[in-house]
Amino acid sequence: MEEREISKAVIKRLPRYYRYLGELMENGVERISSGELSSRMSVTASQIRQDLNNFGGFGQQGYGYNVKYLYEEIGKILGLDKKHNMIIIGGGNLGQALANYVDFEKRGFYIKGIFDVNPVLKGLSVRGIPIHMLDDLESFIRDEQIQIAALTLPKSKAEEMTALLVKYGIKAIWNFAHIDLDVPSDVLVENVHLSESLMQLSYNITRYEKEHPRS
Amino acid sequence: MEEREISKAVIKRLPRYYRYLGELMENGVERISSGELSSRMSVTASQIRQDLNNFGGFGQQGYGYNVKYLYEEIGKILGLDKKHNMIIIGGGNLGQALANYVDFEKRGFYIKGIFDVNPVLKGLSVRGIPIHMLDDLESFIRDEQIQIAALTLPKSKAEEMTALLVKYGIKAIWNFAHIDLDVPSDVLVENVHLSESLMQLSYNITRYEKEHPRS
DNA sequence: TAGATTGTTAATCGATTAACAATC
DNA sequence: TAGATTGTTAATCGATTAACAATC
Repeated sequence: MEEREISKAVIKRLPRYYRYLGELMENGVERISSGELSSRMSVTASQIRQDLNNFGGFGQQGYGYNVKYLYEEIGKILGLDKKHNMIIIGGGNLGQALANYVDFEKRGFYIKGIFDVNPVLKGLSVRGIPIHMLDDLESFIRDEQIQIAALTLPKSKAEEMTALLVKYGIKAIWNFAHIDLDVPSDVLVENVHLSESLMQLSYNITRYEKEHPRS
Repeated sequence: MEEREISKAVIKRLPRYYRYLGELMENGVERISSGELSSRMSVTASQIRQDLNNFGGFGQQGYGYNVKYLYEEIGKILGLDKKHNMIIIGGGNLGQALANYVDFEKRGFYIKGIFDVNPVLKGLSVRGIPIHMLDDLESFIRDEQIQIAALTLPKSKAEEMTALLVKYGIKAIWNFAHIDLDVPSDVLVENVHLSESLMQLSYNITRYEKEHPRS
């Protein structure tokens, strides 16, 4: 069976389709055409159909797409029908912000624990999620079958923590540290580089001001 | 003067170049060739030269690029040589995490205030940054010349806050709410959709497991 | 000068859009 | 059946890579 590689650009758009379909569902919309979705999302209808047909024919000629069905199918493609056990490495504000975000669980991401080096945090918990010290890390990853580690640490500590996580068998790292992690090819990394995002905004502000000088 | 439009893909790479050049500088490296940078960053040398030449010829044949000079020039392109006054809308964990991140100031982003509706937070401050109630928002944006608002609110409140911010003359929104904001064309938006980032990671895990079934 | 490496043009590759036959 | 809209192929557009003359 010939497996065609799906491009990153397509994968990046899937969660947005998923979000819009979820909203349509909440509003009781049962079916939608690529044309209608196109105008709501400001992408071309052609792109929507092209994207979806990477994974299968989810629509029906003359009818369009069943919203609930398409929502669920995209959910499966994204792996949201499976349980993913997560830990958060770093109990600071960002780590706590992630721990407090309840919607992750609705998507199948279960935050099982938070880890920190600061002994002051020992025994505390965030929204019922206990904060552990690093000594427990290895057994916790094994026993709780943790797949994903969210790395919310200063970059100075991120590298050694990554080495540890890899050693303990973590499958995927959601990296918030401002550094490119060095991991073996069987460990997946998704970066959230906040300062780079802010710099992009800054670039756009700068360019806009150049093009529209104030009188 | 013919202004060529710079593609989004290029802009997205600039902060990463900036980060690597900053690290090279810290390590005392004075010059670097596109080839050497290429192998460190895992991008092609051709792409580096092509990207940079969108903005000007920063290098020198037979020599390469002066690290400090290139770092500063990319900083200027990104607008990091200018002061940007920011506020954070939403005093929860995520808002506080941003407020605590001191490196933003090094890049010219000054967080002047945090705004929330919760009266419990009134009068408190985070790292010396005061938390205000919404009544002060209009005058604060005007008097402190706020350009950027970081929106760290639940999506239910994000829309009305956006309308308010636009009305009060904000120039740019750094949006952390899981929603596409509707703003006039002179207001810039940069999105950080955390749950979409996590879904991309989930997709990659799912695909990896399919391609590498455990025996 | 010879060697190195850029800046830039040309070639290739991939992604997006357009078009339309298939079909519900 | 006629109308609507998909799935899919072909055309276009843009971004990346390769190649090399210019030049330090």
